[in-house]
Amino acid sequence: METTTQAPITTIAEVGRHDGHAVTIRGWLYNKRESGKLIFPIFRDGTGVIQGVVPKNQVTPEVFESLKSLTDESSVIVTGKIRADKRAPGGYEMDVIDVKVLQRVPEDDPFPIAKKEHGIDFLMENRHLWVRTPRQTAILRVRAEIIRAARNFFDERGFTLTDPPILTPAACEGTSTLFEVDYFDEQAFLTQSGQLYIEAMAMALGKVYSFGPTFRAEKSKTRRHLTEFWMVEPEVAYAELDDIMQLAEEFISHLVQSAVTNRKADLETIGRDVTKLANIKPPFPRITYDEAVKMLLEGHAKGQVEAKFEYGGDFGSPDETYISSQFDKPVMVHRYPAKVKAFYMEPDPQRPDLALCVDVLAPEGYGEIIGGSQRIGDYELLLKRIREHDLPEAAFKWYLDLRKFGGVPHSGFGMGIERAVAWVCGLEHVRETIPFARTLTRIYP
RNA sequence: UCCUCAGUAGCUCAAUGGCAGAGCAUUCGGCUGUUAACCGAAGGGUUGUAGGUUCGAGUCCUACCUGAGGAGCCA
Repeated sequence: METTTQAPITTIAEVGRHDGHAVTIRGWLYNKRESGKLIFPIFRDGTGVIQGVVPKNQVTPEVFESLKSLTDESSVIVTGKIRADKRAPGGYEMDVIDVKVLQRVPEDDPFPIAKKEHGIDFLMENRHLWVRTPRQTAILRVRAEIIRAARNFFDERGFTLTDPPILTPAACEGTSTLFEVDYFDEQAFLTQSGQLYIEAMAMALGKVYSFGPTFRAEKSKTRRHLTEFWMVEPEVAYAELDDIMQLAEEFISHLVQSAVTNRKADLETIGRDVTKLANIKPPFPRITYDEAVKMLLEGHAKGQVEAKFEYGGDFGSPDETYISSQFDKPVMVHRYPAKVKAFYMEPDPQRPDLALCVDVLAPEGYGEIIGGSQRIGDYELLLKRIREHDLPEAAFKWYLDLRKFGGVPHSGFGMGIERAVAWVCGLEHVRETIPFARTLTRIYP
């Protein structure tokens, strides 16, 4: 037992530094295989998994018996000698010396997540336990890496992080459905975008970005929608459309390459074809709305697009999938008809019926991951648009002020973290990219 | 809101209108290199709910509930 107290505490990710020496790992029993007088317990600790080796004639009877009857996901503090072994998945095994069981999962109420397949409803109902599995922890580490890379990207380029409010008095865009909350007997809403507020911040600090949760009470039931999701939104004073298009392609490339470089093992655990991601570098293809419509009509003629696209409308989900399938990088579609886009977008001086906006469509059918635009700089035009859209003028007084006190051209975009992570990981659904997904039919656990 | 599909053991799924089953998980037994281990055995069921058709319904019909996928809308 003296070796137990002397062995240094480490993590499974770092056992390679202790090859040939005893260490202590604090974690859980992931799985176990028995072969008579030989037990192979597999431990996990959040940094990885390691297989233990427990021959009956090389440990005390107490250690052998406690591991022989141990149930999955029981918490354990285990001490053993680390040994490189080609037969082990992580390259190392642990010859177990001692084990202390902190809490033993009872047999009559075993850990519900089995090693075999489950239906999605069962998994979501048990999301608090599902997150312990190797694939889910890998996805959550990729999410963390993408968030880290996003913040680094802007921090290193002189952007200031500014946090817009989550409780807002009115709709930012007026279109989507908002979650309403009672605010001391006044009506308030959960924000659907921090954009209008960070425009004010850009006028104060020049280059800013926000990163935070946003909420949409849309009745969307698709693989791309959550009611609560996280957005990164940069906003740049004096930037025009071309400037933020360049920013967007550099930004996305940075996120993807950071994930490929720093979370390669996790992407392999998830089963992602990393070679498709290695190619994601600037420049991205850029096409106008008009060119995209032409592609859709040609696709329809070839029988590859079901519905014939009517010029002037916004793209539907199948349309976006078809357009993006024509490229192996994200494609930037710019200059949509102004009438299908938000009220605050600057008209194209060459063709005022078009908005100076851009949607970035991810490859492989992941849809729009970025939406951005140049914002209207002129007070009178913005006021006209607010009236055309029947928006409450009083609620936008502060927003109009930004054009009254030193208005400048400025641009920005928003990127949904979950869609970006789903694309980078190659997932079927965004619900796996966030610890506890909020969807139309689920707010538990 | 609309369209399509599904609901049977803790989980994943079978079952021609005719005795409700298998694999995994759990328990017991066996096995000194297992890789979602394997071999043998046991326990485990108000077939989503309510009606209806029928000699007989998990199966057919109606309504409802729950979930999934999609549309619209969006990131």
